[in-house]
Amino acid sequence: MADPQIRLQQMINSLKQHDFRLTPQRLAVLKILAASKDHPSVERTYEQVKQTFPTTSLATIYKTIALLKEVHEILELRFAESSRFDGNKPYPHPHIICSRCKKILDPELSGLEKLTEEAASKTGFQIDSYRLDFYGICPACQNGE
Amino acid sequence: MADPQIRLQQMINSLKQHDFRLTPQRLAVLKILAASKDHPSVERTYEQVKQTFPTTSLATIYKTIALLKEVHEILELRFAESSRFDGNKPYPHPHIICSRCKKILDPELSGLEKLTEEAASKTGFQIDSYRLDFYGICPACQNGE
DNA sequence: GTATGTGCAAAGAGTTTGCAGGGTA
DNA sequence: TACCCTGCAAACTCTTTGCACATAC
Repeated sequence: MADPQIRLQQMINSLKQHDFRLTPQRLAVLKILAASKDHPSVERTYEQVKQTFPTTSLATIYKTIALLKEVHEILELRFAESSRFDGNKPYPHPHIICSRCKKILDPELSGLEKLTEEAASKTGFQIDSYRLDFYGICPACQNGE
Repeated sequence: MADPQIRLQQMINSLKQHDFRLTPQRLAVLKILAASKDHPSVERTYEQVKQTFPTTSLATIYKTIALLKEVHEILELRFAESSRFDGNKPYPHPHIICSRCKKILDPELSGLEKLTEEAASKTGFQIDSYRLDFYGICPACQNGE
């Protein structure tokens, strides 16, 4: 996982380079997403920001996240129910999701590049991105925890 | 691709085994999805069914599709905008999507099982499903068609 | 004949947008 | 100070649901 401090600074720089202002609310959102290891949702980010800025609105969270998507500083994972975000690794990478406790991990897979090449050569597509999610039961939930 | 006639019969059998009735509207939906090679959306299925049954409602399409999901006769691919469905191969398999023309193909990939094993052994998860989408530009769109 | 299915309209959930007042640079 | 941002509420899209009438078995 990247250093959250460095990620935060990268996010701030990106916003400044694009002439977006750094408000306290935005900074709060950035801090949460830069340190995200659990892929927070909009709602969860909102709850956390409200602890510091109780008057913050959900719309502001959505707008800040839209900004961060625009400058490619976060990765959005859309699910049926809602989206989850990764501000720590804002580029495509595989995920493994526990169907029971909804935990999301980032497995390090060595065979993915080869698979992408296989897909490209077999279809003739120019591949520039992907989404890979595994679903299953995590070790803790297997043990009935 | 599986024979659409055989797929249609399998779908009909599944509905009957679960004591669901076979109405003309449902049959029309089944026929479209059993022969689907282009992963139709609800809206597109609706438009096609209306050609035969002009009074059909969108709700009926949704309800029929929910039924087919329940008996595992179709695969749902949720996207940001809407869902697309595969009634021909109703089990997890990789997809490759053209970002320009939105075409969706099913590449045959040999390295996927090994990748799944790698993910399972590295995380300790019991993996039972996955979703893999590649995004890129298809050969036709690369040539400016 | 009876339970199930259809079609309409309204409700729901997550997300986006318009606008008036407030704050950043 | 000028423009951008916030917060509220309304709007939007896709999907689901409730209910009266119709229909498959």
